[in-house]
Amino acid sequence: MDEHEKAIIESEHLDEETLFVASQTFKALSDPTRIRILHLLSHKESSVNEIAEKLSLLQSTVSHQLRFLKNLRLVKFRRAGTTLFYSIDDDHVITLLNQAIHHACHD
Amino acid sequence: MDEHEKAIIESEHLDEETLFVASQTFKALSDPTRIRILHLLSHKESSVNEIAEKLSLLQSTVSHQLRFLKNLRLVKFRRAGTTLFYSIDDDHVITLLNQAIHHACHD
DNA sequence: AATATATATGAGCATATATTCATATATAGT
DNA sequence: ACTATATATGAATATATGCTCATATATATT
Repeated sequence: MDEHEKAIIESEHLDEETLFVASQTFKALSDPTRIRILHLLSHKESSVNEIAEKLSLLQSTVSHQLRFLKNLRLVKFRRAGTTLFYSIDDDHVITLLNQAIHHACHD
Repeated sequence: MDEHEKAIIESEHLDEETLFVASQTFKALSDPTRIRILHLLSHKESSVNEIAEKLSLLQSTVSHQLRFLKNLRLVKFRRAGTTLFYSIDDDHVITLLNQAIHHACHD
């Protein structure tokens, strides 16, 4: 962490941009469906249909949530024919998720 | 981290309870107003009115959000006459917040 | 080109959320 | 008891969110 970051965290003022990005990150993790998708992808890349089947969700639901996660650059995909394999694109967010899961286990 | 926690994080299945607690934690951090309040309290305990003034929020808004945070046991308060001084009651959540702020600085 | 499969998208709906206003409650001082 | 100050609360409203359905798009196969 450099001096600039320390300054932001330690100063009492959070600028709009930082506030927005941070809240968006947490918003991505605030929905049980998205947590399940991210948790699954943290184990292995999966196609949209695989995710839908494993988590008992509609294909449309999964696709909508993946779009949400992709807009935030939390996931990425590679194409193989007509199939899209999604995977994690932001390990930091998985770290946050695992910490929260860890914390949740202690309640 | 004990074997049980590892098992939960590493297994592909997240139980309902863990899922709910984790998503609630992130929901608390998903709103810019609550982030500002928690960030302020991470520096020093403050009364409801102090928070409202420093963050340019209505007293009612602050009180509602503090109730939300208190229900999740993220903040606590001590009374001094008619004034209630709120402070952080869950350092782990502040850690998550600071990590996200740190991360946000790099985008 | 026609068909099949995988995924994406838009509209509609029900629910959740954040804020505001008005008012209630609680404590302290006179 | 009355007043002032600090905080909490409930109702109302506007907006955001997540899911579902129907349908569109994209790629591959024949």
